[in-house]
Amino acid sequence: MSTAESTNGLPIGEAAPLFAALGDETRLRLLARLADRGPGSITDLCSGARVSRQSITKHLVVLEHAGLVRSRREGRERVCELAPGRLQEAHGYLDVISRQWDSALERLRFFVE
Amino acid sequence: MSTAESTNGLPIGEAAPLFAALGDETRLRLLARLADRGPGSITDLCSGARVSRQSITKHLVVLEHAGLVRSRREGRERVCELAPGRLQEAHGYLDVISRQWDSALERLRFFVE
DNA sequence: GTAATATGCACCCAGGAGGTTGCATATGAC
DNA sequence: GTCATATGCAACCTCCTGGGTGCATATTAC
Repeated sequence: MSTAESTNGLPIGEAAPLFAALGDETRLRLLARLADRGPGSITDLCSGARVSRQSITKHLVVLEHAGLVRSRREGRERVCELAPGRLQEAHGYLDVISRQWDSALERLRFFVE
Repeated sequence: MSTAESTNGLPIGEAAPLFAALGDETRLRLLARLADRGPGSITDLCSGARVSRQSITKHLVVLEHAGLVRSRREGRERVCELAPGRLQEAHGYLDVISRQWDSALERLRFFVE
């Protein structure tokens, strides 16, 4: 009953860019920092980073575009925070694949017996 | 007690390439197919794909290098199958970040009160 | 032995990603 | 008003990635 094309509300064409956004060390660091210490301005997020502020800004844009982060302007600074809903979707996507794999194994076992 | 640097056994420098491997539509299709219909040869996996066999081969190499797929030679063909352990690790990684986010929210709420 | 099948290998190409720098602009501090 | 701070924008560079082609090689089928 499961096609390889769509999985619980998260089409393959949408899941790929989501994982791609997670597939960069600098961005994972940003997410970990946001998750660990809560919201912060761009300058906050730059402290300790090995790359320039512009680079961080671009990564934040990628994360925001992927729905993993949202930001708002506060005075002269932009405050970013984690948007965990999208993480749950990625989470669920991996679940579906694992489950398909399990049932495929089961079918295989059935054939063998 | 959680640093932003490492999360339960999956260092950030290892998680990034793992997600990067998941961040491509063609590769997600391959994984979905392997999960859904079980192991298959490269030619099997090429049927229905929009890209050349060489392209599929390269994607399989990426997946195998990321630990998501393993393959063995069988006669003149190479049979690939899903290696679900790695999926679980990615799964767990997202879990950790979500959990950190939750506790960060809780700390924040504590400060406000 | 010969032909067909299934891969592997080596290049080539275009486009996008990640980084940097320099300069413009908006806001808060004094 | 003036200055320092926090970003936004744009141009540029380099490298990696995804895709393609042509040809060599190994196996199985006849």
